[in-house]
Amino acid sequence: MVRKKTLSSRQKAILKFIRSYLGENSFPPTIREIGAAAGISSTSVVNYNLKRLQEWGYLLRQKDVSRGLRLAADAPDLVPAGGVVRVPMAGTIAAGEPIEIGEGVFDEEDALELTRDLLPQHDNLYALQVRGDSMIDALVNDGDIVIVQHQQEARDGDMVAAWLSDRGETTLKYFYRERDQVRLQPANPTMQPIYVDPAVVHIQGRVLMVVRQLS
Amino acid sequence: MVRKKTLSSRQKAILKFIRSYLGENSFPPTIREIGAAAGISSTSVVNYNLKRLQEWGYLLRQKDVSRGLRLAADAPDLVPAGGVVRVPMAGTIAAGEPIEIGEGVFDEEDALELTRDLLPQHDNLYALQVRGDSMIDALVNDGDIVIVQHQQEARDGDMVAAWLSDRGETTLKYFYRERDQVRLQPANPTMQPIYVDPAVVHIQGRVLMVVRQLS
DNA sequence: TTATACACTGAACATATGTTCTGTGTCAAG
DNA sequence: CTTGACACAGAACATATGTTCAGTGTATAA
Repeated sequence: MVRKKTLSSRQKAILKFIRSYLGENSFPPTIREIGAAAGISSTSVVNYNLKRLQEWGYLLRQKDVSRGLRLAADAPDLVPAGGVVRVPMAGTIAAGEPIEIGEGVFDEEDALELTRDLLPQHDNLYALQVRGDSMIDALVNDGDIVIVQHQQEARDGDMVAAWLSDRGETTLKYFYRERDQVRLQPANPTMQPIYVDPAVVHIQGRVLMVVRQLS
Repeated sequence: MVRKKTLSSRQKAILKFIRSYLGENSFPPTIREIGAAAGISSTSVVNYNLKRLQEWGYLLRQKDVSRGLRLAADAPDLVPAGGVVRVPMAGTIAAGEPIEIGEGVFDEEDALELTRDLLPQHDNLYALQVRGDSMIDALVNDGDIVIVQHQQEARDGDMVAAWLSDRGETTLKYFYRERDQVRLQPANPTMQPIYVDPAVVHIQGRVLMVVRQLS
């Protein structure tokens, strides 16, 4: 993406205003609101500067649409800044029980909202709250939330949520196939991996993110 | 907040559409766009239903403002859904060096955007990326991001980022005053706390959140 | 049977909002 | 000195958008 290096002070003021307006209102300002905030008396000049900012990749506009602008993000696929994805809270995850995920299991009203650029994938996501200390080998604490993408296959290096039927437990570990075994590697580098029979490993999802909210 | 329990199917369709529209466009739809999506031919009926949803606390509207609606969140202070706070990336945090935070130290362009309801506070925040394995006693991994609120005082129970001048290290631990000592309690419950002279503890900030992005 | 509440309809209207037009001023390059 | 690019200004205009109006239909309660 080509970006002009030196923005005028007006252009900086415009971008700053748009960001703060979005934070307060969760929708973008109008041309006139931008003008008022940036000390520009003419809608034509606001339009001119927005056109420049759009050309240089700082924002995106939709023609003939009220409030039809959004800030560009530096994500490779230009996911718009301020766009969020809702990740439904699907319950809890604890060592001694398998995760139950399925249609209708979780309440779409109770969801975690995350800005899209925090996540590499946006489909088939759900959030699980950790119960107990059993996940600390994954550096995941009681009460943490893990964002999981529902899938039943894993690739080497994926952090997975897996149900081990021989042990009767759910675990979060890095997954590697090795010959006729599966190596499950804790995130904590001071801890040893476990080796299990592939038949007992039931992949429930791939972990994309961990969120810990304190106090 | 008083909420009507049973929404009509039209009202559910309206809310669902608004959410998905916000996700795709990062600004809300118009009355007519809602009508088109929900199969309502009359702007008056859309307006009527939005009025009901507003009365029941599902969304907020601004009068005579284009796209002047936003979804309600269940946060105690009714922080609007989709509103985000920008947390500037202020560099890294590693054991062997104090955090350097100050005006202008960090680049406001490089920021983490989080939905406001994830954070109890929204001022004086910055984000630090963890370098090294030294924070695993806080269940924080190399590469994780910690959201810190800049403050130099701590209350018992706060998770703090503290520089210990006698040890020459930065640590993340729960802070407790005890008689003439400070107890710093690791997040990992299987690990022992450390007791230090209050004079060597330099509080750099309170940790509000940890974010781990995988792959 | 009547009254009331709720949901809906199409149309009209008022205002919000974005775009375009015609110009001026400044600065740097030729 | 002239030219061209850039930034700006006020006004006009067109369309987008939200609100209101005068009604209809249905269901329930009295």
